[in-house]
Amino acid sequence: MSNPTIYDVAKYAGVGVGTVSRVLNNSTKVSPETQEKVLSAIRELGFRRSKVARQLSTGTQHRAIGMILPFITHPSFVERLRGVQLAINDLNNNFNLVLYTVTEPDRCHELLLSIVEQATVDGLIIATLNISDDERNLLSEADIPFVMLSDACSGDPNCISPDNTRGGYLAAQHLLELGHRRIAYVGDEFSNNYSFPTSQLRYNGYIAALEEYGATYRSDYVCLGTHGEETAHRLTASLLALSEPPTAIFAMSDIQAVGCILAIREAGLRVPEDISVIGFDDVSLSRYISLTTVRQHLELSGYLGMQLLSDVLSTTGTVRPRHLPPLELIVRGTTQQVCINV
Amino acid sequence: MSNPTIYDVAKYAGVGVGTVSRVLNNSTKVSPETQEKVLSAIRELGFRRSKVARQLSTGTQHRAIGMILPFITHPSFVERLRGVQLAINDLNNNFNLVLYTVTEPDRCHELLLSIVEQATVDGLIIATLNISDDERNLLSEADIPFVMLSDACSGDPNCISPDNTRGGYLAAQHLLELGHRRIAYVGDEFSNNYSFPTSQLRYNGYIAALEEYGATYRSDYVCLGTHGEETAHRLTASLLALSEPPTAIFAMSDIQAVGCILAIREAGLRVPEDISVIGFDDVSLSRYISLTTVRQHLELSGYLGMQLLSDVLSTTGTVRPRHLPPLELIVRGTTQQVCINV
DNA sequence: CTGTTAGCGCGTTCAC
DNA sequence: GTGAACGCGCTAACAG
Repeated sequence: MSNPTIYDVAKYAGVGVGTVSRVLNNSTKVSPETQEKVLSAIRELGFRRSKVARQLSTGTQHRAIGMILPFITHPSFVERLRGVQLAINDLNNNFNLVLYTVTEPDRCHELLLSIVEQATVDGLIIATLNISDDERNLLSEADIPFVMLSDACSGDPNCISPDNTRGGYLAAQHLLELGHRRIAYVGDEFSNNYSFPTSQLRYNGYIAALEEYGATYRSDYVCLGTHGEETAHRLTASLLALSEPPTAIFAMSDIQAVGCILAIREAGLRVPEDISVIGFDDVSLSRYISLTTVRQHLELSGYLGMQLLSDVLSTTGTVRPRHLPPLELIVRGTTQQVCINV
Repeated sequence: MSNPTIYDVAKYAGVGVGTVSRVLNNSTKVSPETQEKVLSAIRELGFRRSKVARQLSTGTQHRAIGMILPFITHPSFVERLRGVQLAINDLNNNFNLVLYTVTEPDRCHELLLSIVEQATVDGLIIATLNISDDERNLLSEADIPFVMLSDACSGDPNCISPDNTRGGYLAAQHLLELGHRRIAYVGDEFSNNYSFPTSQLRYNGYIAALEEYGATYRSDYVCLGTHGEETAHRLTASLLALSEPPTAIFAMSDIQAVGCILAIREAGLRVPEDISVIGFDDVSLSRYISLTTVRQHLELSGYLGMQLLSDVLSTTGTVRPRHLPPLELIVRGTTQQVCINV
């Protein structure tokens, strides 16, 4: 048999269910002999208490909130997660955080299906992944509120999102103000399987700044690839091989900026003396390597998202919207004035 | 009233519970009028379905495994977490990962209490935190199996642990082989509130290596403080201020090594030309900054721990023990032969 | 000390 | 279409 219940145990041990329950709960009022009988029955049947039945019976209520994030090895997800966890601790409302990672984009759909089907969580925080209208309906029909920590939903009240376009603008503007005109962009492919348009948006800001400052756009300065330090490393190498290489690089994430910097150093050039590099995100790593970047308050976005979800779950009316503070340019050591004789 | 049930809704709407359940599950066989009645009743009462009751009724089974980790901003925890998550995905046995972070050491105890009380998980992975014998008993009486990802439990079959002493030895040995004799140790206080002896163990290995190579031990070369980059930064500054500063530093973690390096650079010295630095852990950051370190397979330890727990939860007999591969010295760019004229 | 029974809240047959 | 009754597995209160 698959899952023995206390009834099975009771029958097997020749006692009542009450007695089984008592030994399970370490009630002292059980004679040693019967205790042993029950215990051995439990052992032989491989009995294990049902969590849900117990919770229902005791009236235990703990709200579970699920957080879905892509299984990309990237510090930004960690920071958001930390923010969520922090909010949960502060809320002190015994929420349980259930973590789901989606290894492949396709699996997100089946995950949502199983979450709805199995009624595993009371609310959902979806980080970075975009979900279709069908999936939104699925969740709302199942009465599972959700907030998104994403980029593609400015204006959506249950989405915490930075202004990526503005961020891209800020980054490029910083380089332009330093006198750079040959500015490259290293980022993710615009259309990826996870379908988040982060790279596209930051690129848009970059383009807008170039135009505004009268810097000419060059398609060979735009390098896109899969996310990660390695790809950025490779792309940067190709940039340096150009007959007229850029004097500055805007990497769409700090991790990619690291790849750029490593490639530049390997080519025997210095940062920022020969080439300036600016990243995006301001993950904790960036402070250690003194990277100039654009801070997007990742941890805070997780915090606010969780707060928002908590409100949705506990209040019946409309909830107070949350807004991220504006993006900040963090100038550290990897950018400097363009060297005129380059 | 606190939590309305379908009975309340049914009464309020003037229908039977079956009908309420039907509209909840989008059954088509409900007349539009009654559907609307029920829906408005739900709205007005602020009704929300009970997760547990639903799960019990539908027979949904998903095992939940909890992971407890200290809320220290440290990449090593993230890597272990990733390993656990990876194992869960591979196991494909619909485990749910519930994340608990303990902000203060004292809160670990109450967390365990509440986990046992509320029957929230089927098993537990406890990272880095040590638990008392009382707490062990608590868990075993509650029939909650657990594995530890820790340092203080070599020999314990349900604990995945690297050989920290050996790691400390390897790190110091590497520096000694490079000719260094003035080797400092920067690490955590030996007795901290979380009571994990990592620092002590790595220090022991360091001492053993010093002795073996005939390097004299100097108490002013041993700098202990709270964990983190900032503290290591400060401690290193004091090391450099010594009349006879060390030629090499062994930092007990990569993050602390980063602090050392920053302090050294700020003092106008170079790494590794003037001072060598070796870390410990080999978190992903270390590759980016080309840090020499000791790899301790953090992600794998999470992976193995989860596998172990899964075995305990599914098999009745004894489970196959898991072992971490031996620690590896990863030589990168922050250590080199001692400069004789220093 | 121990067996019996009534809920816990919801899904799901059944008859109506 | 709809309401009533039963069962999910367990705890707790009640008799004995």
